[in-house]
Amino acid sequence: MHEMNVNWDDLRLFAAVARGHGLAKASKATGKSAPTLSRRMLDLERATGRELFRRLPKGYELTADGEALFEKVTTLEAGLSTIWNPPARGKRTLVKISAGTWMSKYLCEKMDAIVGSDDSILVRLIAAEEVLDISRRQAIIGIRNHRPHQRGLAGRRVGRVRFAFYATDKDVNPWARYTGNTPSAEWLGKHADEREIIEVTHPRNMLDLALAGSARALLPTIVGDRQSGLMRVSETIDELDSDQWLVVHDDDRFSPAIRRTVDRVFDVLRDLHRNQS
Amino acid sequence: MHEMNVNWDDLRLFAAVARGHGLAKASKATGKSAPTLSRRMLDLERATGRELFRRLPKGYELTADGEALFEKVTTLEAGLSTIWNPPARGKRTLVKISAGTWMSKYLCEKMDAIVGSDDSILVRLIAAEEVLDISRRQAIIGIRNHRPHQRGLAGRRVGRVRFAFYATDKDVNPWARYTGNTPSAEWLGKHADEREIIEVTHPRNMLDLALAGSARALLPTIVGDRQSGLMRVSETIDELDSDQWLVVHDDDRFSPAIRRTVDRVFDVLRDLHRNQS
DNA sequence: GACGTTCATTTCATGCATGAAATGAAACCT
DNA sequence: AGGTTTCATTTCATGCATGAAATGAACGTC
Repeated sequence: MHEMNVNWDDLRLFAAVARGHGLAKASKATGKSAPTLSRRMLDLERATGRELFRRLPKGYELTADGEALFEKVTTLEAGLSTIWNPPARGKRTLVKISAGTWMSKYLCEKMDAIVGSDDSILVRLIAAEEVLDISRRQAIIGIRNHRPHQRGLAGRRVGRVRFAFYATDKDVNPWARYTGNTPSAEWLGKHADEREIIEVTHPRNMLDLALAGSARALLPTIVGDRQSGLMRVSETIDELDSDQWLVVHDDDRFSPAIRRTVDRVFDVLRDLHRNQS
Repeated sequence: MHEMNVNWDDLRLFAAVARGHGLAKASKATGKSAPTLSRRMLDLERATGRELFRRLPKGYELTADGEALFEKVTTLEAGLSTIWNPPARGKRTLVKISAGTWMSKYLCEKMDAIVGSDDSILVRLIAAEEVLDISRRQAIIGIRNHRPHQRGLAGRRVGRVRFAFYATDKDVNPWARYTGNTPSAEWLGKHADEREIIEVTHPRNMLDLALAGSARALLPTIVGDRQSGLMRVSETIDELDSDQWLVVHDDDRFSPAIRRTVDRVFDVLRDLHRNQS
């Protein structure tokens, strides 16, 4: 798919057509005429190179490709509906910390050490696999897997992150497969072959499956080695090795509250790596 | 925000303008002329009723509203990039199970009872707070908080879900606040007042904070009462009471593999409610 | 201060996307 | 079989969105 060529508004109309099982209902819902919708759906199919609908006498029926797209688009719609719900702010300095699933979990465990009795900050922990843009202030503090290159950003290297499989026992064979966009998820997709797998859409559910003894989970060693109940059941996977960096915006280093928080976050992350050779 | 009036393609262009800090770079990136982008951004501001940019001599700078929108749009972008990565399917019947965070966690714990030695199915566990559309095949099996009304769907009531606060101790006072769209998240937003809070963008991180003794978490009682290390520290909140239903599409009941899986999922959910009065 | 560069906004000509109207297909009813 | 209804697609006229060109503003250099 060539994302640059896709008119996103065609996606909005696509959802309406899919939902209405044809052009007639979608025309009412969107205020666009049936001919326009017909053409826009053809445009979208052309741009994506996929057949999204079967045209039937009584209306439109989604193809498998169409269904896959519909799933994503409705997720996008749901995301859009939360745009204008900014949480209450109060007088504290909002410190947005962005980290992936595993670091978010760890930071929650150490939140007392980060916040403690500091009532000048309000922590918002943004757990996401996608990298948030610190220069655009999506996050104040970011935990990244590589050195920051962007001007205006400052980084402190925390340590190295390795991945291995973990399970309750060596004999557990199914793989818990996270179907996201991370390097480890892609590695899983490439190496799963005909292996028995259970798919999950959130990384945490891999750990849930591993702890339940149902599957092996591919985890960072700094996570898996600390998890009681699990053992390493593979060598580390070299191609997944990466660094861990704490990244902040240069401008934010002048705020005492943020500087304090950065130092505390760095300390708790260093502790995590200290117990790894 | 009037979602029906917003041209989604303006959102795509908005992200390019924000990323390029102005029209010039965005023009190169999108292939649209600077005048067009200028007008489209004005259109978007009109449609949303928000000022998204400050126009400066050297370019565009995001306002706070603009930043909030940018955060969401880049998330949408990331979601779009995964559209055409369908996971490998093999020969098994793909059984997509959709559940919220807490039920997903529980289902992972009981995955052996659901999958067992059944090698005719491939389970994909879709953990999402948004309700997926079974009639459009986003999910095969859904766990919902109300009876299904849509034609073609069949529901089995599992039990009742109540919410209460949980913590390691009665004296833990900060609230872990999930900033999503669920009824319980909205309740938290309405009642937080000037209370000390730590914000998280994923429900699981509320539990992480509670277990770490850093905050109180608002959890379903079927989750909190089973969690070692936590105790109830409030009465149940009546306005958050809801039902739990297992929902499937009528057509899918003819598939033996799916029927088996439905029965197993129902059984493990019943077990969960059996230990609640 | 004059000039050049880079940016955004406005004006103007025109191609393109749109909807009204016409057409075609399928299903249903009598 | 003929007529009606409901759907999608095609044709045609035209309004609107677009980009080229012009204009304005700010900044930097000499």
